[in-house]
Amino acid sequence: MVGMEQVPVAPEFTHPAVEEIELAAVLHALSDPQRLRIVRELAANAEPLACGSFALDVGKSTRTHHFRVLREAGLIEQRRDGTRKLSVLRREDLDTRFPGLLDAVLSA
Amino acid sequence: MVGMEQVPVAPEFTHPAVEEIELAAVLHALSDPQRLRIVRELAANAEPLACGSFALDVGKSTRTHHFRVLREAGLIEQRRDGTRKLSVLRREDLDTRFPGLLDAVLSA
DNA sequence: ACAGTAGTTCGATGACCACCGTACCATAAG
DNA sequence: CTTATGGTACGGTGGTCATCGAACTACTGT
Repeated sequence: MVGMEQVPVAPEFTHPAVEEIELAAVLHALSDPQRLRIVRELAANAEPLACGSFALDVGKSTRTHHFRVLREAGLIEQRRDGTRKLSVLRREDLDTRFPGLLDAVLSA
Repeated sequence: MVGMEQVPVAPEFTHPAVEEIELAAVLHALSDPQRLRIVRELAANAEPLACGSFALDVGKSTRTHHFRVLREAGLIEQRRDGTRKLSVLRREDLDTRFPGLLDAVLSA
């Protein structure tokens, strides 16, 4: 039974609303090499990825830290899946709020 | 006319070459409110502006600091003019290196 | 129940950063 | 030369940040 996990509310985590995403926070989040790598890898894979499936040069706790920064800046959305935590890039939200920004960063 | 500025003219200041401009440095430079204001104001005025002619909430030395960060990140070009120091946005260089990035940030 | 896996929390540390004030330097104007 | 202006250099301060390791939680599968 893996059925009834459909509670759409109960965000569980702090995800800023689209209109609350701040430019400075986004730029700061992207100005770190590890986080930039995460974002790039998420952009390359349309599927949600588990936090642990990234090639990062940092320990577990630091990894958690980076994912939180990305989430609170509004760059990614995180969702629990069993023992893992899946992340997806908030592409549309970002494109809505700051058109062209993500594309420019990704293609750089 | 962006031809030949590699000469003995005493660089005077550290201006990274176009291909040396780093994304992380640019993003970090832009992630500060005061610096973002400077960049926006420079983008609005095509003419070079003196460092002192900006409405910033910080003291002189801090101002100098921000302009150095922007210059070393490759965002602005600075030139002496008498007692003043004029700054211009390196629009073309930025557009060459990271197409669309500056526009996206400015229109945000 | 038990062990394994995935991620979090906590405290600490060293680095960096934004900011200030004062003193200093360089050019321009009287 | 002297003074005023515009900016830099220095030293310091408090705050934030990236990083770690160790202990902890939560879920899975046996």
